[in-house]
Amino acid sequence: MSSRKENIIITALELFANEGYNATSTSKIAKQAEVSEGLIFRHFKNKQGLLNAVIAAADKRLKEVTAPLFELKEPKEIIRFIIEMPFNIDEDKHDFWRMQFTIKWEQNYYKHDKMKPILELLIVAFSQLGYPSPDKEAQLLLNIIEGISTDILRGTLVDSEAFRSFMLNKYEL
Amino acid sequence: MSSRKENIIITALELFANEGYNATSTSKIAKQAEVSEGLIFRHFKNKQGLLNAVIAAADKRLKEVTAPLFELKEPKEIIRFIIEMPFNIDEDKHDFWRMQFTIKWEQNYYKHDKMKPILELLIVAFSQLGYPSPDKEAQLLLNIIEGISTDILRGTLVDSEAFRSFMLNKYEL
DNA sequence: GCAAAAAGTTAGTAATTACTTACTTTTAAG
DNA sequence: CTTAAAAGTAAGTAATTACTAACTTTTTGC
Repeated sequence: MSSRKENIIITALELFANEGYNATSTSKIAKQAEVSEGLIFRHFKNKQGLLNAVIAAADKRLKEVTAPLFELKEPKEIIRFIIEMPFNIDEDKHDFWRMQFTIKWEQNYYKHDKMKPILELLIVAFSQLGYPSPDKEAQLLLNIIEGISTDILRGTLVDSEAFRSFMLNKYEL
Repeated sequence: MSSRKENIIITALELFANEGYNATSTSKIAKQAEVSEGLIFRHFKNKQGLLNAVIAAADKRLKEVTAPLFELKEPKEIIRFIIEMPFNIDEDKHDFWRMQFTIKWEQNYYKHDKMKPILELLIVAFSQLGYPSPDKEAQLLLNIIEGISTDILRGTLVDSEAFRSFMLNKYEL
């Protein structure tokens, strides 16, 4: 992939994440990426095509981040990994994560499928630990993780470290 | 408030909720509300003014919905009320709720303050029940409620009734 | 019943939008 | 080296945007 094409995607990710898809014009993306506006349409056909490319790039990154999770064998390790995920988000990757939520509501973009393998891993983990409703437990934990991620991305989680240990304690980790 | 002014707010709420603020043009609102576009600007000065009015109307409604909560004395009743809230959302009020989330990400509109009285009520409730970290418990439960609301509004919560009793069971209700 | 204020419409405006077309430059393979 | 494809630009386009100004109608207080 050419450096300009990649640059358009990176710039679009940043703008989509912080200002939303509809509020971000193609001319603004072009200016900030320092390319001609026409190049966006040469590479991605239209604005929606650019969004698709941005989402695809983000999905790839999501897979990379969660890859180590699927190497874990111990159920407690799996649960710990998932609980700690939102607390381990790098500051410089906030754009990427924030876009997941911005796009989710602006477009009708369901991350359901993407989370399914993680959900299933959690169900097995809770099952092995003898929880009475492992599927509900898994769903609940993913809900919690999403909520915590939201708070962290918006800076509304006051004492991050205390909440992290509270959560680990909840699941006896 | 004149019927036309109210109609603009109701229509804007519906469109903002389902398509987002930026994707909804004032001409579209005017057409659907069957008023002239100029009337929107007469009443609300500009598009942002209309959004403010829509949010204010939504906040009023939120207060009405949560009012009974502040009459409750028993801590278990308070927790039960809050857990059951997302499951009791009327189908015809989905627009109103969906907008809370759409706007939250599109604008920088924090519902933090609005939830504060509920959070404090929960802290007292968990405290009375002898939970070791009542403030964290309260924060966690609000996170969970937000997640469940999201799932219900998007129709991704499969077995709603089963999850409701699972949640009540979690909190020994 | 009358005058002023409020509520309403119509027909504009300049700016911005996503996108196209016609063109030039760069890259890469034989 | 040649040449064709890919990558890039510049200058447009029609449509849409939020908003306004000038005007008419309706409501309301005295």
